[in-house]
Amino acid sequence: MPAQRLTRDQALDRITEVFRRWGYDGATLRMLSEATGLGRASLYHHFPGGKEEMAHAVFAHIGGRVQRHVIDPLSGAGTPRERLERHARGVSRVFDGGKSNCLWGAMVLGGGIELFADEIETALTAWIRAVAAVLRDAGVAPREATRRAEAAMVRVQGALVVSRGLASTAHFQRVIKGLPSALLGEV
Amino acid sequence: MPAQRLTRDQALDRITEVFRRWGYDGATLRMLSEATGLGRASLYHHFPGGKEEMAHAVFAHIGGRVQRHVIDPLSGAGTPRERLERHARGVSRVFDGGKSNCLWGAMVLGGGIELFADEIETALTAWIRAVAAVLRDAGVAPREATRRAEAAMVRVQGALVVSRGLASTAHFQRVIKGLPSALLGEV
DNA sequence: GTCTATACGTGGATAGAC
DNA sequence: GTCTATCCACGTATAGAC
Repeated sequence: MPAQRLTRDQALDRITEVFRRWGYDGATLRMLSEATGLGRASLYHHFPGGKEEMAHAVFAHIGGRVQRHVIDPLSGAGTPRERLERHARGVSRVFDGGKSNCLWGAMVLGGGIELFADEIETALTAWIRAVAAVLRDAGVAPREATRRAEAAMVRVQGALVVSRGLASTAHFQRVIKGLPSALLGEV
Repeated sequence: MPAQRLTRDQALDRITEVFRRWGYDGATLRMLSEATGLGRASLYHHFPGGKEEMAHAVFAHIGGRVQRHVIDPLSGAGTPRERLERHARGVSRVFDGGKSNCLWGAMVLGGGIELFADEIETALTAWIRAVAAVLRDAGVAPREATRRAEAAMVRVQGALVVSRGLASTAHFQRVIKGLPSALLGEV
């Protein structure tokens, strides 16, 4: 939609990056304008609700990516372990090997938790549920499956924060590597 | 220093809460003024460098609290397990049972990572080192001790993000409860 | 569908009276 | 040491030409 240069999806990619990097409060229309190559006024043409609408659109946009790379791999063919390994690779990819923040985390701690609490909660819950389902397939009791899936989410989110705080993606990489085993209770 | 009403330490307590809750970008002088009961101009009397200087002061302020509640308990008397349990209680206290954000996390994801990268890295590292030292006392090999201490930090940070995102402190509580055992490798 | 121009509030910051 | 008044840049948002 934005110019001939960028499709709406491409523009949302750029917008997403800005929100991920700067959080809701930190992101400005200037940044969003530069990132997309659209004037500020043009942004309002595509997103009449302004910054808030852009953020909502970004949640939907991200939702698709997460579905493809994180959730779908869990329900394909293969043993639970194989599916979890595909999943782990997808998680790594979604966060660019630990170089990119989590949009949800950025929103949680970077303003916008009030505006987007529902979207964040829904997204986190869907992810956790999908992981727990695979663990049940692997014979893990339901409560324990949910508990482990939540623990995995905790570790992924924490790894992203610590990787940023210590300026090294090593912590993220380590968590990703151990994800399938940890979920399967092999530690 | 601020009025007869608040000591400097009390004022910094309030200022700290604002930065923890809103991050650096999200915190405004208005909020800081209301939180302390000082006019905006008065804030500049105490912190001539403005918002940035306040944030630096908050790092120092928090450093003291962390030392008292998180680090010191690690080096007191008792078995490693007892010390880690005191430590875990201190961690819980510092984050108000999971109700309060981590200042460092808020800065990492809420703007200010550029301005305060060094302070954040130093603080995280000191915490990790102190925990690793106790594990070495418990007979854990140095590398493994550091690895576990880092993993614990990852879990604490992640638990705070997830607790906020899912609007429940349960995840934080669970991590705190399992902290000593996880560090001692009993899982 | 994009632009320039602009409005208006807020954010950070300062001057100077008290 | 605190206040009122004020400054200026930037933030979000809109009007209207092209």
